[in-house]
Amino acid sequence: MEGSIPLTSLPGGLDLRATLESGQSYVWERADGAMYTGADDAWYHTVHDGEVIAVRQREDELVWQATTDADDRLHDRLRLDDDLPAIRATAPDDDVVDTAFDRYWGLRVVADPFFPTLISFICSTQMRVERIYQMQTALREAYGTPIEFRDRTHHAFPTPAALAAATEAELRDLGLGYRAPYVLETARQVDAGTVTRADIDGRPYETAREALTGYAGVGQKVADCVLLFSLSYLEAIPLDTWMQTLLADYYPECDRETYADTSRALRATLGGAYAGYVQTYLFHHLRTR
DNA sequence: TAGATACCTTATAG
DNA sequence: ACTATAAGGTATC
Repeated sequence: MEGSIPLTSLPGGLDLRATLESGQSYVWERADGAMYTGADDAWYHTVHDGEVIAVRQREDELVWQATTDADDRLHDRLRLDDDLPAIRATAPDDDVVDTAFDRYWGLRVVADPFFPTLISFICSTQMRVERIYQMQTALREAYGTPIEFRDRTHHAFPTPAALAAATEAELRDLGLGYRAPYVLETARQVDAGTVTRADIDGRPYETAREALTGYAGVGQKVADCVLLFSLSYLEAIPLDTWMQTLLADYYPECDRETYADTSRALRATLGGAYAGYVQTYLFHHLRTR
């Protein structure tokens, strides 16, 4: 099937490229492989619940081709119903925030599937964005179910059971390094139901963050990434090295002794309920300037 | 509880 | 060519 979604009526429109190449999502693959260097209207594809979805932005429409009707899925996954002007209105009106929003206006926080997001951010520690993509691609090709679509083989992200059946040596061979045992253990925890979505979803933000740290290789920062980019906790602000730089340069008064306290202070400064949205714009802006 | 350190691997700077 | 350093941190002591 194929179709298109008009973007003119969306509050704030869409910048698909900024959305998918800002280091928040590792489940979409750019078809031409030209991340950061190619054109703005590339095709991106993913496998979602066994269905292949390909999307491309053409001026004021989002064009898609898929093995199923992808309209609703794209609205959900790309948060097309978020009111960007309303979200921006909650952010501080200062130079760095204004510049970030102006530069990538139309960037939307994604709502990626849980397990791939969990694994990709366990892999993200001490790693550059470009290499995180490589690791996820390697995992998909090694353990994911292949699906043919339009003369191309796509790979679903591995199921928890499939990853749990891997060996640490295999994962190290894919370049995961010290993350290999974390990925393996977390896959086993998910597969066995040791920590479940019920322990996380719907809980208050900081409770959910604490629950996520029950997975191997998941500390507070990675937990915040999963909450923000998969579980729609839009107030979550992953405090990484870029946010530490931001803190020092622009909001030194928010610096505290612990992660939790700094998080609360910066969250308040960035506007509260949508602080994670603001963080995503800031992260992409800081990392690409 | 706070602080220090090891950890895989790769790319980049010097 | 080589070495040091850093990359969206976490676990452990």
